[in-house]
Amino acid sequence: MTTILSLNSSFKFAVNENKTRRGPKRASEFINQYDPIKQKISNSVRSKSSVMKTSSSRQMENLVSYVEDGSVENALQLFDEMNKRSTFLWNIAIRALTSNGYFEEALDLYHQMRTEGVQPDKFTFPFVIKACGGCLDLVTGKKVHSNLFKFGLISDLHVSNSLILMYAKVGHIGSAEKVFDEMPVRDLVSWNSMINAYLFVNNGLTSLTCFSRMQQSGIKPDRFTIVSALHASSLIHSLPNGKQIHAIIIKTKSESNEMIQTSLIDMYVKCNAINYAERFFNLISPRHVAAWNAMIRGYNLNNKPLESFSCLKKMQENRINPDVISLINFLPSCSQLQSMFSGKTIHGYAIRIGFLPHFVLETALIDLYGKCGNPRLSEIIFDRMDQRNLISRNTMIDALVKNGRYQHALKIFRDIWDHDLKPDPTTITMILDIISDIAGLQEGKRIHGYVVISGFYSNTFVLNSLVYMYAKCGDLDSGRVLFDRILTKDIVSWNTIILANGFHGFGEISVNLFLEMIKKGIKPNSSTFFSVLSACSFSGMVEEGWKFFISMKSDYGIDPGIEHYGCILDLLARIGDLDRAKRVITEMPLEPTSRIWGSLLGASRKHRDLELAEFVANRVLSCEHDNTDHTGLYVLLSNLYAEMGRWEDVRRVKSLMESQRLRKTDGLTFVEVKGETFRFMNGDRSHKDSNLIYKVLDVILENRYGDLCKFKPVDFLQRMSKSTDWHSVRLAVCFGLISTAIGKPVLVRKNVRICEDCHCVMKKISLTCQREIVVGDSKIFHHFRHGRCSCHDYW
DNA sequence: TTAGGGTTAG
Repeated sequence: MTTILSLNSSFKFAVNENKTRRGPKRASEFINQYDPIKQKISNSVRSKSSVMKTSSSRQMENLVSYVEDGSVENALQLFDEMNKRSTFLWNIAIRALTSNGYFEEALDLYHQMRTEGVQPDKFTFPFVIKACGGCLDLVTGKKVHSNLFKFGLISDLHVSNSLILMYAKVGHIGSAEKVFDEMPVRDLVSWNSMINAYLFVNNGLTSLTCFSRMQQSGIKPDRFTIVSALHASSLIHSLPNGKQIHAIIIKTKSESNEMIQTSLIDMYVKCNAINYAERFFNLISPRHVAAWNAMIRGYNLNNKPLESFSCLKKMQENRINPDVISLINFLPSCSQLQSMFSGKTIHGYAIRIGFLPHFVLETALIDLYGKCGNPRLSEIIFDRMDQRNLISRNTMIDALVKNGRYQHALKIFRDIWDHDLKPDPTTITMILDIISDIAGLQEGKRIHGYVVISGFYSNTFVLNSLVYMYAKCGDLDSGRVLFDRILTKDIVSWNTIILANGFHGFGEISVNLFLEMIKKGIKPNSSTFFSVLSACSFSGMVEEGWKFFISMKSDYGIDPGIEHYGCILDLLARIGDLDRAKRVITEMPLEPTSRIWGSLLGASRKHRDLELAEFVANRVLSCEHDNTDHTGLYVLLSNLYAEMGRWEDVRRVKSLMESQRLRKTDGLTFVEVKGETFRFMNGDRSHKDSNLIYKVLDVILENRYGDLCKFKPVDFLQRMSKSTDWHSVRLAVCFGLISTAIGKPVLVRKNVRICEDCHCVMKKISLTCQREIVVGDSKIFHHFRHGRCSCHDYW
């Protein structure tokens, strides 16, 4: 049997295949070909030869039969041709549309029914209400709800059950609860609907509480209840709850139900209990495709992408053909392993089998290519999709953001409104990430305004991103105010505010926040320790840093990762304890990374320890073929050699970089003026005020190596000075100085670390202009005031 | 009138 992974990629056909749009027709295309409303209005002139011409009772039988077979097109065509259409017939036609997902069309038909003066009955409304929920049309939903009084159906059991889910789908859980509470009689479906309603608003806990209430009322759960209760357990990641429901499944002998089997596996994998999922999966016989799919997804959710690969292979060995969901579930494993080849193989397979176009699969492919560093392929797929929802747009934005294509990502964000969509919390957090990187404080404030009016103000995920955005845009105070207002602070809220104070140089505040968090009984995680350790490092708090480093293992059982060792090294390097730093590196249980060597190299450069620099250089250069991106490290090494006047070594490092096709990252600086973000490159002359900017820079650069700058060898200054004169940060700051009110701080953001030369110049500017200059580089924020920097010249 | 395995963000 041929397996997917052995189908050596037919990807090369992908682009052309997409163009020609082969594969099954999308439902929307199909329904557009046959629009019952439009055709009825124009008194259809279509040929009727294909439809059976029979007596009215025969017509009715045929209509029911078409609906039962799912032949919506035939059913509606026949309905159009009927002369006398009773409420019963209208109900059947509306049901045909609603049950097949044509919600808007179902509502159109309902309006047509009313226009023609046909009275709806208790069978009409459940379908109409379901259609309102399906297309999230709260306005029509409310109108229909109020009409129920007129028809005396306000207490009808089935109608009320439909209302519960309709309100939940549009996010109005309060209205759903009100309908449920006011029902004179409730049946099992009422309870199931309410339990399910809470799931639509991601409230697993209340859903489970409702499940308990139902059991206390003496009502026995059925398969619908169990599936919802399992979903609720997975939402709150509660393995104990999930296991209790498993016990009910055993007790009620429901284990053979395929949907229950799949939901049970899904619950276990989402509660990070892949072993339980495997154990149950192995008991299933025969194993159906949904169960295999749940396992494939389960492995990548549990960080076992290789097992996901073998699961797909085993599935095919067991002669189960993967369906489109198998591929969708498998693709994240390809991204996790950065295996573009496997992803392309799946893409090719999907084309061969005819799974494409399929907007969810296309979205998963956009995600794959974005995560594997090929946003161009993501764009090709996105541009050619004929159906795009908010998730596909969010995924495209993410693919662009991950690959530094900020402007393009912002364009897709701004286009969202043109397609009758609204950004959701996911969109907002991603856009705030961009704004954080380009210092777009005013744009960030506009997004903050949108968050307030769009009802996401209680979403902790969004609020955490806003706190981070304010801090990264230099407005730490606003970030702190917002943090204090978060009602349900989670661990990320605390980590963010601790980190933010750290990179602004307020280590003591970070430490106090950490202690406050512990006092409130919140358990720190690995990221919390990274935040507090880096804060200690940036503020030179050696004793505290060591204390936290030891405490993370001894008090909280968290093994230090390489990033924590990096902080400790920075800390030791800062105080010049280079022997101890070297000892930490040689004794740590982890393989040193580029970042670790960089930390030590930076320290040796700072403390003029040439012996240590040589040691690091030899170690780095000896592992030049290990596929790690050492770009930053090579640049550091090259600068070090340059400062020492060892030009031969500078050339050696540069040729090494060339041989590995490594290129120094282009320095970019962003500055926001009057709500608009301006970008400067080194030596940039593209700005309309360039002449003025350079003149101001010339004035500032006079006497540039005065008292504030450290001594440097003359040879180095001669070779290097010209190259730093027009560094982007200086251009951006000069533009900021001439474009903002005298006395106001000037804030800029850089994509790489600030160089020592520019650091000197910034101090000088802050002194001569008597203005605060804030430079956020790729690591920390430098607040320059009165000729001094908050980093105390160590960064 | 109610249900499973489907794509996105720290």
